[in-house]
Amino acid sequence: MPELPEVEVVRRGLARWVVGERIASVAVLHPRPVRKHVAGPDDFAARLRGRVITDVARRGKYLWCELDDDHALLAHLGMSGQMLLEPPDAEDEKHLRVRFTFDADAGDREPSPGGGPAHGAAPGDHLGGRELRFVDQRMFGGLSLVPLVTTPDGLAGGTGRGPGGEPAPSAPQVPVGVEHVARDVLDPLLDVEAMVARLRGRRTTVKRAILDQTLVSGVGNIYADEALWRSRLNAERATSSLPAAVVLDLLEDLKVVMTEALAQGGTSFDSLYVDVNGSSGYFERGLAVYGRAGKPCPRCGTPIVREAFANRSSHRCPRCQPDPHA
DNA sequence: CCCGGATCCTGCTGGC
DNA sequence: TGCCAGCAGGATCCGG
Repeated sequence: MPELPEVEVVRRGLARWVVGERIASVAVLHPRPVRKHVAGPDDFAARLRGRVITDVARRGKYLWCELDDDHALLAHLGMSGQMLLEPPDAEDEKHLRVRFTFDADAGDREPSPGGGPAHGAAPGDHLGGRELRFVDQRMFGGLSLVPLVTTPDGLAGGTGRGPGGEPAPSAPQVPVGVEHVARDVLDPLLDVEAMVARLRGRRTTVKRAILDQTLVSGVGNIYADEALWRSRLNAERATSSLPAAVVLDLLEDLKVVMTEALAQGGTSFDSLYVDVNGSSGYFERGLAVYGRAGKPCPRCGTPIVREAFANRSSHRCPRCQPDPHA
């Protein structure tokens, strides 16, 4: 399930390959992934045709291609969304939903006004006639075409850029519909103290709080469980009962676990492929509790337990993360 | 406003 | 072997 690290892997791949490319055609093969584009699939396709992708940015789990007309092609991968670059003659994926093709001669030889793509396209990088495919089995994700706006804090943006993967400056704007999303723990412009205060101000439990994308973005069920384990916190702890230092440590653990996952995802990344099952190398080796019910806690050996949580599940070590109500 | 639960989707798995 | 319930879960909507 794509959470922040998986989405960032996709962002980097897209930034490398499609920045500077001009969209030649858009084929919407299933209407649902474009449902958020209110003007409909035909309008979506028609307005994207001819646009040049100038940058690829991200905030939390939202990903977008900035275009040359102050709009963005906004994407959310949902549970099972993929962005794949494939040769045109590659067989269509079973759940191929939207296909983008690009002009054959765009990008690599036409410098943009600012002196070429600021990021991505290094010498020798060529799209090579490949097309971009949005593949999504369960269609919780989607695409839309929306204007870019500056957010109220005046700095806006999510994590963008960083050709070498270093902490990157934030994008100057976010797409309409993403303004409510908080910065994520990898965002260099994140105000950690303010985030701690907001988290502690909520009258809810700590896992619910870190899954709330308006408080801290990019966190899903997997990394929530992993970070709580690292912080030795039970998911049911009340946020208001946690000292600021504990919440600060939890945010740091989120950053650590996501950074490690990102490093793993980056190594096995070849053609923008992010497995629907999340089965990159990281998931085999790095997870301490998620999906490991009955297996020993890496820290103390106590068997991990799986519990119901908000129509899904939580995983924890019963010894390291004792029930606060017990 | 704030919180929590239901809902959307499809394919896979497991029980009978 | 076939059928169907249950499960996976991010975002959004809605009721309290």
